[in-house]
Amino acid sequence: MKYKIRQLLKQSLDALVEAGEIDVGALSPVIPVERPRRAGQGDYASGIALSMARATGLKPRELAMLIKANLPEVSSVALTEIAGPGFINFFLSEQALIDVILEVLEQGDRYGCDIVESRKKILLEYVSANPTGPLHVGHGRGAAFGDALARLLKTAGHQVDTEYYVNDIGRQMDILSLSVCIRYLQIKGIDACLPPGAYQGEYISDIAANIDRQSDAGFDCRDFPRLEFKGDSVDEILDSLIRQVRTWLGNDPFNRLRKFVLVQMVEVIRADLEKIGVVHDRWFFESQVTESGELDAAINAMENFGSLYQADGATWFRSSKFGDEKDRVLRRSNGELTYFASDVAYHLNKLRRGHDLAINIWGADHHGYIARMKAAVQAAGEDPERLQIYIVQLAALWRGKQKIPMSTRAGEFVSLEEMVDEIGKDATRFFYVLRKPEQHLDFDLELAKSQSNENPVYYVQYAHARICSVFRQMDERGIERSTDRTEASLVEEVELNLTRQISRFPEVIESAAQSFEPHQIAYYLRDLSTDFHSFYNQVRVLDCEPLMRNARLNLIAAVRHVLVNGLRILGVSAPESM
RNA sequence: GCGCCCGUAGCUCAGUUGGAUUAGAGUACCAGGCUUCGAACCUGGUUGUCGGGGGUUCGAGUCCCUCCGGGCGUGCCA
Repeated sequence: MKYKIRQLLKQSLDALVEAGEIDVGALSPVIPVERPRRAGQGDYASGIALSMARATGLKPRELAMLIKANLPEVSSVALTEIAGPGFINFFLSEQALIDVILEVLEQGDRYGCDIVESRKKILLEYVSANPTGPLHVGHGRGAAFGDALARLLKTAGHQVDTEYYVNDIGRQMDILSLSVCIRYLQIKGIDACLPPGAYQGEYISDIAANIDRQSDAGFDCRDFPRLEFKGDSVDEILDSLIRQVRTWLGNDPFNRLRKFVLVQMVEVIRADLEKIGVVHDRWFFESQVTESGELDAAINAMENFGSLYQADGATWFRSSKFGDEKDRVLRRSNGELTYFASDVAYHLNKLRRGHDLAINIWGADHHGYIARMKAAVQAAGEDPERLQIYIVQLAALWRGKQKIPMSTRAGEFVSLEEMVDEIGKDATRFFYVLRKPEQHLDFDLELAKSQSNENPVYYVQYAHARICSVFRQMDERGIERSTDRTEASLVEEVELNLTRQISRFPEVIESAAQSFEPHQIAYYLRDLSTDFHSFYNQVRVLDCEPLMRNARLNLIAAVRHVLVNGLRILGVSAPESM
């Protein structure tokens, strides 16, 4: 409908150009059409006359009158008017509103879907937390946002593949394995203790306990030597301990242990995500790019483009040439590659899989990486515009007035699993997605728990359950609903408001998908529910004369479709009763 | 110090990409509404120097500058 209004305006403008009333050069490239904020200002409004007034040399209201006079007449528009400084307001006819309901009923689950003009192939990477512990509530935000965005973009008509990138090699994995190893020794009755800086969470012991039962990673530790804490710093002690364990076990057994720990950890994370309904299409491991030679190839590519240089025994990437604030190390002076190096290879891999766009959702603690990553893909010969990186702000955790530190190593975090168990999947997801991603989130656990009953999600779900209940009553009373009778029976203001709200849905999806803002859907669903509850309290659906009853049944059937379609985008269920 | 994000009602947050003499929701508080389709709901009422100050123009919560306050980042860490 919005598109249709725009067409009408375009036709009018073309006619004016034809008649020599306005100059071609004065035409605005886009014709603004929006939903007015206030009632009484029509269903749609355009400020085109205001934005073109200067270029035409006419006063806004005069231009608006010219445009209005040249608008083609169509049955769906009952009235146009000029208001305020020069807005052109459009009032839809009642029949046009009734048609919206029939359109929703006809399209059902597809209403609001496939509305983009150009369909894109998108690769969306999100969460990608290091596999060193269960997900905490901070990760949950990225998960809920990323998943909702994926569903939103798919709904809008894009093709979306989702991916989780796992850093499965490197020092953190060694420290993790060491931690598990020490817990394993303790289980076996060997005297050993965790050094500072090791992972201390309970899940470490759980994994250690699984070693004998589920793997070939176990080992005979009767003669295991006493581990010595050698070194002056936390890091030196850790490195020394890792060497001791690796030496005593041998390389292969140590790698088996590491592999086992990784698999277990990934499984923990996968289960955490599944608990809130998040399932990635693909898990991509860092080791894939190192083993396939892509890492070397990526470095060679950057070398060939002349973007690398040697200094202080290390290999540097001249990222400052590409807009980064300083150069970055790819290979350290001790010969080891940095994580950044394999990240580059991974992103090149993504960009070469045939997607139009690769989107990353990163936590705010990574925002300093954006410039260097885009610089790197450019230095390797790819278009940096095809890599879009979005930042989701971190969640700060509070318990009442007290801030909770979130450290994975210390094991003090509040796990995502714990929260979902406490307040449920639907409330968790709605809570997260009710905030725009760049907004800081102060997450009060006490409040979240107490809110589980006043969370806005129940307001929306309740609307759905109520509608389902009416249809159950309808069946019990043996009433039939027909979509054939299209007589205009909806005259009450609450009915028309509700219908207008339904008609907005495709526009909301378009807008939300265009700006990557799933929260728009959440707010829309709340508004729709408000209009529904208001309607429901004011008129009777079943207890009224048959023609009107049928029209109202069709109306709420349409509302139900929209609620289901919208909640589906957010990954929230639409219960028939609650 | 520098870079990015944020500052809107007591609290938690929207604000249609610069629009409509009156800036909106929820929550909290007050007063009402179920013998009838689900009261997890509805109907009223109260709440603001949009952090402060300047600027841009027909028009600013929205854009620019500056200051104040909060968060994050700023490693040959991951």
